[in-house]
Amino acid sequence: MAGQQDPSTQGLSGPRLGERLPRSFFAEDVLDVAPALLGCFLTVGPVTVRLTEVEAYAGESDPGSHAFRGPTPRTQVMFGRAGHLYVYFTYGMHWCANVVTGTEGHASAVLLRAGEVVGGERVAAGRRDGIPRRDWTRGPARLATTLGLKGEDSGADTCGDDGRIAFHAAASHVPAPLIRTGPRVGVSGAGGDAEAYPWRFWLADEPSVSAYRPAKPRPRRTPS
DNA sequence: CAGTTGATTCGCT
DNA sequence: GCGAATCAACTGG
Repeated sequence: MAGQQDPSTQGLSGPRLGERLPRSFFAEDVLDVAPALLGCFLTVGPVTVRLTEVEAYAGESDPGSHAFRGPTPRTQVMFGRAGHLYVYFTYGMHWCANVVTGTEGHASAVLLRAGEVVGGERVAAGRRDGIPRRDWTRGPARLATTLGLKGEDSGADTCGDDGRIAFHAAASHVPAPLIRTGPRVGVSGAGGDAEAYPWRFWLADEPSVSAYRPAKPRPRRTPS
């Protein structure tokens, strides 16, 4: 009873507020790591964001994951050590960033979907010239762009000594009721169980996260 | 405000 | 060759 029990540390031996996230933080189950990353900070060079939306990808057994069909040159980093970045290129023009979680060989990762710029605003603004601040980091590709992440950063160790890329724990405790969950976004044919489980996590009442709207196909009127 | 559509390169089959 | 863990512009209300 001497030790004050912090409810936020159930299941994860959490780092203290504001401390750098060690590799052990990422070496847990992806469904534990993903929500625990909300409110945490990611620094890449001069820019720092506070994470407000993430998505879990559960390795080789997850049909929605790039790792589903086994390791390839592109996805190899996912099969490696936790704490490294997996950055991929998509739709012919966008980069998106993940952080690898779990045990080596399991290939699970957390997609970083949205955040809020809290440092290096000058540099961020230069990268997102003419775009409303709210859209700087809303969506995985926008987030990666604002942070300056590209393919060359895939494989970077966020727990390394370099320190150019690093995660830090939230500045204050994130109340569990603020953590919302829902289906993943944009995962086509997400495959059976993956659709049944909410593997997307975000912070309620964050302007950087658009409210989840279930896709409602409107009866399209046929002109003919 | 919200729904639709074109853009454009890479990775894998 | 096809489809993609998306975005920004444009449409109509």
